[in-house]
Amino acid sequence: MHAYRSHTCAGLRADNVGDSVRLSGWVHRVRDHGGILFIDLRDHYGITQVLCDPDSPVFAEVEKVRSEWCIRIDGTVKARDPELVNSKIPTGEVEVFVRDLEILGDVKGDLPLMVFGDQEYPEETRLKYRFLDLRREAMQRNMTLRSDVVASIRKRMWDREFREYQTPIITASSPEGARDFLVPSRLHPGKFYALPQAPQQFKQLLMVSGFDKYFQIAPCFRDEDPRADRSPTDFYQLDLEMSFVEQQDVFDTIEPVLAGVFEEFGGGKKVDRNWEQISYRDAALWYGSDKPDLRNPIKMQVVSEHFKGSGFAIFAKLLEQEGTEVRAIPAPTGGSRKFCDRMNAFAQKEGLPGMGYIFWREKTADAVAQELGIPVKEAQAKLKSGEVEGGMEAAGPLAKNIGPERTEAIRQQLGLEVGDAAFFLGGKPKAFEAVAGRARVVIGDELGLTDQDRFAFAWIVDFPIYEKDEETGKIDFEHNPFSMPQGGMEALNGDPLEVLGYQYDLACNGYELVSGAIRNHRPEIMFKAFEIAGYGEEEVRKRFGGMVNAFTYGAPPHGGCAAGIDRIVMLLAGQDNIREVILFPMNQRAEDLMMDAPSDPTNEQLRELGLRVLPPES
RNA sequence: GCGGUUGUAGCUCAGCUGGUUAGAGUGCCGGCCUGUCACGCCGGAGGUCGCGGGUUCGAGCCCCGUCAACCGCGCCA
Repeated sequence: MHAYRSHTCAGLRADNVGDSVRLSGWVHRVRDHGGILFIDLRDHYGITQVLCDPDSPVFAEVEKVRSEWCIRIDGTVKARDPELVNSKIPTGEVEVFVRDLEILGDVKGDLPLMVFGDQEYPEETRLKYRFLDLRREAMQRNMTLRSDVVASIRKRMWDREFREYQTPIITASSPEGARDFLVPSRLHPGKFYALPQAPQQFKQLLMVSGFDKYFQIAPCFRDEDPRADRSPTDFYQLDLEMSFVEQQDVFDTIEPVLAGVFEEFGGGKKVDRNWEQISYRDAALWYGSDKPDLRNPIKMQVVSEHFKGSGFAIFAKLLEQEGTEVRAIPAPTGGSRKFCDRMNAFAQKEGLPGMGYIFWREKTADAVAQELGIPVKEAQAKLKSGEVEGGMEAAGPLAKNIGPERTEAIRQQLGLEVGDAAFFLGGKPKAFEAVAGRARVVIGDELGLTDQDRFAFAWIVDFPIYEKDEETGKIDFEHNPFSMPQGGMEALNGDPLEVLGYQYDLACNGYELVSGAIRNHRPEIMFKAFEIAGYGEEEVRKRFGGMVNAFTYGAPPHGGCAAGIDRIVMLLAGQDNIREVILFPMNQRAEDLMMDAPSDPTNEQLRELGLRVLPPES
């Protein structure tokens, strides 16, 4: 017999009854009844109930085992009486009577977290004892899902005639993007390698080398502060690049891959097909975000006209300034003062002075009384008898200030009815767009407008190549300096802020899942593009020398994109924190609490590398 | 770097308006229990209330500072 097991803990069924079997696994749960004791034995595959009583030669030893000990047992498979079958587990028709026990690994001291049950634990504990946390069912599920997703992606890419090529992990610093992780060179004291933020330049070089269709499940390293949906230090992308393609070709390639994966692993949730293309400008206006959640049907609109010269002085005055707008967030079914006040408080919490609102309701007796100059009681009677028509009434301080005509015009523009509301934000769009976007999300969630049962995709296209720093007035790349400007060299001779790029993101349920571009493969256009951002030819050659040089030797037009593997799995696993789908993630301060990284180097290591550590600045 | 939330037993949490010896569940240890599957019952151990200072007759609770975790902002070609 095998040293550790004849079956897994999910392997036994009724037709094994009478077999002598050997199982290995972890003690999930012990139920000790004195004269008889039960152990749920768990491995990666499942759980089997094993039992022991004084007839067993090892009863005394079995009584000593505790949760999470790793044990091996030998025993006989017994059928359970019909009323004792546990229908919750696939092995529930049988149990194993223990005749021999071997302790493979016991537990010293107290368990910092329990594998059994669904108790939540602080992340600090979970990360420090990740090996225990990973034993838990939800984590086992997340990680195997991740593995399955990656396998499926690979197969789908191969089926589309892409091949996977490995690119270097130790490479040169590429200073234009996020902060690099630097790696000191021993052979070249004082010089540094860097970990790649993405295989960007390598994959473009592969296109110059004629490989035509490249992909890689590639680790990417960026020294940036983390977020719930952003892993610090390292993360994985499905990186792909293809030659002789236009933007639409890239879309047509990746869409079936991702849609297929979401259909395969999305647990039956609806998956959008024929993904909409929304310009960056429209996305900002409609959704206040370049990664909109389209499960939420709310679309914002410009309503400046209705406030120009109106009785609402704050907006009327504001609109006299250059570059200002008033935008409305329609909130169907949000028509109650309670809800509107709550959203106003939300805006204040987000740092705005507040968020004006109007909501529409059935006309009240109070309003009728005031309108006709009659007592409220009389108005109630007239409403009840139908002598006065009830109809709709606009409520909220804003409505009073701008008057009934303007209020009605707004209602019609937004297509709202009784029971609905609208919120208003004014100023320079850049200043309030992001908050408006977050308010849109909260409104959609609170009013139950956001369809939770769907993966909603859209391409965000036509990103501007440049942006102007509001304070310094300096023009810099807004997105990706390797992108081809729409209109080529000609476009770069005009107003840089008007130049759009062939660059695109894919948004899904409010996350940026993919980012990519048709690349700028023409050195002369590249130099011009960098010149506008203030980088001379020499500097570009210095920073991207390998790639620029390659582009002077017959570079093909090419483009591609990269999809965030961690985020894809996070969405498929129904998680909202990326660390739930990463085996050994760093914490919020980029520390590995389990491995104790980062750590102090030894003096010898520093000497070899020619480095000296400075005391921290105080 | 900034803002918010949190910090009480191994773990998850409660702790009122500042007032006696800081509690519960779970885990752990001991005892009882032959059909449980969140087994049950009895008993026990386990606490620098994150840390430091202050106010007060009296601080887990109020004030100041500080540390840590998470969420967000900045940042993220």
